[in-house]
Amino acid sequence: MTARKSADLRRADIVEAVLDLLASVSPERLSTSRIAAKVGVSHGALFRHFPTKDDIWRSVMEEVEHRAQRAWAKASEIGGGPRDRLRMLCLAQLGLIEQTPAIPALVMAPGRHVAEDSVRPIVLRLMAGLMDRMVALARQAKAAGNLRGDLQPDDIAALLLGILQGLVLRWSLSGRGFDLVTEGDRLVCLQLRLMAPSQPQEVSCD
Amino acid sequence: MTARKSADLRRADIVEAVLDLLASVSPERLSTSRIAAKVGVSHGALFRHFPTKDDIWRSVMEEVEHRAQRAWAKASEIGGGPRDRLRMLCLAQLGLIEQTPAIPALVMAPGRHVAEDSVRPIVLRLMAGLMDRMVALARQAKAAGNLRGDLQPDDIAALLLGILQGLVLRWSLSGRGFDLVTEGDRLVCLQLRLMAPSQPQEVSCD
DNA sequence: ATAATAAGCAAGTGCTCACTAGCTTATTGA
DNA sequence: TCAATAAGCTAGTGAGCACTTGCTTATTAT
Repeated sequence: MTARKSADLRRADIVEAVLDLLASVSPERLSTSRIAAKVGVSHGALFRHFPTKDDIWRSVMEEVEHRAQRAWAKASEIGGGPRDRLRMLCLAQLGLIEQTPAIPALVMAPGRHVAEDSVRPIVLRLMAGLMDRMVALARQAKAAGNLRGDLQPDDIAALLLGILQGLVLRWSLSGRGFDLVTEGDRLVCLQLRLMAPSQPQEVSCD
Repeated sequence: MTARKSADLRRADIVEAVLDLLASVSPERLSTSRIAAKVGVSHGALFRHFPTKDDIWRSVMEEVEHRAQRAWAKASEIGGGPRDRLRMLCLAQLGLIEQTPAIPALVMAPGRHVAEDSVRPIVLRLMAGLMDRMVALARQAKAAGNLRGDLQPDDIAALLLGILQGLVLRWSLSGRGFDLVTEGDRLVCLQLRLMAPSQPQEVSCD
């Protein structure tokens, strides 16, 4: 018999529990009973706070979106040239995922999922948001002469984003068997070096 | 009442039906009833051919593995320098996925899935196999002077594989809204050009 | 031709799922 | 202090799940 909490606190608890559980259970196999057990509340009590499971998914995705916005904003505050800010944005994204491993599970949950209509649009919005930030930084970096002139900003972003996504996929499949940020920094710096203008210039990646 | 078939043919039908269905239903939500309906056979009849659903997953993964080996082998027969063979391997992988869109769903199915123990090891083996082929080609390309000398073969492969995986993820999320091979070829060629030795040399990507 | 076998069917079994109904009890504001 | 309200509980409901049972019928080998 847990201590009673206000509905707001309980809702936050539930969202937190879902994010925790998604580190080890796939979204499609995460049942409301397991969520209730994790929160420490009866199964029925869950539905006093969220009318349907879909509403839980919606709140979870809102929380994920907030965390992402926070991580990206923090990375952009660090300052430095656009090239460094691009690197920091990549690292911020990997750091976010390392701290919230539910994210890849939510993003990759494929096909027609019950919650598909709640989760998918926010996933797309998130990815588009990250892409936009990367394209903007790529454009600035190119203008500043930090990146080769023959590269389109969206291609720069597509290559970097792909490298991040591929790395996260391998990290998830490997059971998170390596340090995501460390390995990511290595690859991102390598890629930024490849995209540097042809006259070799020092790279601040170490 | 479908015409009777031999067990071997029926098993092949079932595997085929699963691959078809996985283009639109996630692996965790694909029920044996839906498979039976797609095959055109009663639900119970399925279990005459496969003792458990896990056995279906195993056969499906074997089929996927055969298709991948075939696609990769075919790409390596084309010939050309190691650099071109690396490009062709990437395109073969994308072509395979375009023809069998079940593959990303199977690879990305996260977390503890019922069939996890049947599917996961083969997914890992497949990815490791592709990685090995890419690393070997990268090593050859580097030795032939087609790629920068300061790049490690595994890093070359990791970058390229990441670009492929990121692209496939975006393709899946977008509802397969663009041509995977066309866009992939563009990005792969771009990346190969970035990894070319510093003295600019012609690239056979068009 | 016919017995043996192989492929199929309808109708279940017990389980888990998301969600509900109806009651109980802790907190709170007048 | 004590009703009103908000948060909780137990015990369901029907639907869908993987899988089984017992019977039927098509194919095939003698």
